[in-house]
Amino acid sequence: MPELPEVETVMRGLETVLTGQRITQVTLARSNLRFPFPPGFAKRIEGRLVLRLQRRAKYILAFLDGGEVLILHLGMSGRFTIIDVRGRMTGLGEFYDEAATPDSGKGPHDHVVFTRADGLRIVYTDPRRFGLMDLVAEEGLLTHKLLAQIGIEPLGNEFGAAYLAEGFRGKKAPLKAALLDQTLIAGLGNIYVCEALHRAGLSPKRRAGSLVKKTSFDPRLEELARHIRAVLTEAIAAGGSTLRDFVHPQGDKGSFQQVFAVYDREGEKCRKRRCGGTVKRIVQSGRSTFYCPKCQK
DNA sequence: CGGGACTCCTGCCAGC
DNA sequence: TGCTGGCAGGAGTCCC
Repeated sequence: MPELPEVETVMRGLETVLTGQRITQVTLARSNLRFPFPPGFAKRIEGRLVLRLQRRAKYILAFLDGGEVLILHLGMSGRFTIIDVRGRMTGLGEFYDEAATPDSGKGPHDHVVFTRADGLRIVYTDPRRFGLMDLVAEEGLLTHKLLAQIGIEPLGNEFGAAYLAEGFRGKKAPLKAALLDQTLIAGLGNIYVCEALHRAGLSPKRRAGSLVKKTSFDPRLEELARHIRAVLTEAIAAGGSTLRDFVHPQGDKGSFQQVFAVYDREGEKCRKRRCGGTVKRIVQSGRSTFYCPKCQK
């Protein structure tokens, strides 16, 4: 579910309640999420100070003072809820819904509760349990099974048309699949790939390698790289309003509603000026792709 | 090896 | 209203 911008937003929210704080208690409601919790998970975190948080791809990393790093992944349906000492709740994540089952820490899908020294609780809720948590020594972080193969960050300095060209060279996979490949680019998911391809005017069905020549590449890769950055940056900025809601819970709840140009808009008119096409939904490697056949070639 | 199908799990919604 | 089938934003694993 959450892609890079949502994970970034959740990470920033967690930063405000975890950085510089000591976790005194970790409670597990079950022995696994997607994978089993590592041996001694709760005890190894209890008593530790959280030094800093960082996002890598769709993972959230919490560096602890004992030299270990807590690895969090939200999967498709993971979210956090902050419950302060007075019992006031604040949701972290796009899918937080106050009207839904309160994440008291005792709900059927409340799997992990982190309790701070002052009693504030951070509850992890995940109905589908595609999320995961792991705890590893900081030295082993880069070689960790889940992180070792991850590609570069699309908002980092190395990312650009030249990088895409090298990654796409010789690739027969469709653009859509190539962009979703986490070993090439870290953190892109189904929605933002659809949106970036639409903005760039590139068909999701086109073979990735078709944009790369022997000694040069199609200039539209520049456009693609630019739009990938733009769509992610805008989404993070929109998430930032969620973050303000986090600080001031009375803030406008609808302010973080994303507006997508093609995603989930099958049958609607293409939003590009003077296009006049109709958004189509197709299935690529088992996932929905939304695009405009008229302006995406 | 690259690429695609399958898989985990639950909630939700459209259609009957 | 209640049931059923299909679908969901991730990603590891298996197989060709």
